[in-house]
Amino acid sequence: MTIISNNIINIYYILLDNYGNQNWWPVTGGGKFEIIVGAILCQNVSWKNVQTSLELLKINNLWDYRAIYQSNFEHLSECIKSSRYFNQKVQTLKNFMALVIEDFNGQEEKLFSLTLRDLRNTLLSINGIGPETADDIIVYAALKPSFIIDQYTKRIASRVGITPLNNSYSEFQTIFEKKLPKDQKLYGEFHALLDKHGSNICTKKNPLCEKCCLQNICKHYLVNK
DNA sequence: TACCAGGTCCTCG
DNA sequence: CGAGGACATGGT
Repeated sequence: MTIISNNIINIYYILLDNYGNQNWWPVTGGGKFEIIVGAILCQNVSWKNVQTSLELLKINNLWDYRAIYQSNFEHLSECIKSSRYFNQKVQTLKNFMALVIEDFNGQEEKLFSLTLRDLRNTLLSINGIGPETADDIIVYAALKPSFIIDQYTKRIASRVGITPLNNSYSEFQTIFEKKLPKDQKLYGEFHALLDKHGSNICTKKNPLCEKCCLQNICKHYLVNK
């Protein structure tokens, strides 16, 4: 029986070696505002659908906190329709903008200057923002380290043999954070790499194990070989 | 046709 | 708490 390496940092280096830097966010120079809107809209939908929405928001002058805060519900939902669950997401966007405008005087930097724990709790108190969206915003907009767990991360980590798939978000997050230096750039890049690998190679059905760069440390591969 | 893509909330036991 | 349903577009 081969000894399985659960060294999480090794996975990071292998993926980085294989795919190079992903440079996820910011994407089109829309700054932190764009990252926040993108993080909310891309909940359980492909990034392509989100891009359509972002373009429509720009064209319709709904491209800053106050504009969305004051926008008409129907108008806003027409713009973001391609991002699925648009009724819920309109409300989530408005909830977020209301927090920035009403509680932080419209200044995002005031929100982002909270301590990591206070920021995370504040974000989680917004209806429509769960742990993953909160951590997306914390890492890519607030530039603080809070490891992001998504379906790809769970799938890859469980197949490699780190921890069972049905563990909770916080259990996965604790394991990753314990094994990694608290480095925002590392967290952001690692998450993007896991996403790349999860969507291209370590797919839900019929993963392309023959082409996988994690073969040597993956329990799923070694056991089925 | 069916399934999936960078989740979250609500309800119920 | 943890499981299960609702939400409800666009691409293959």
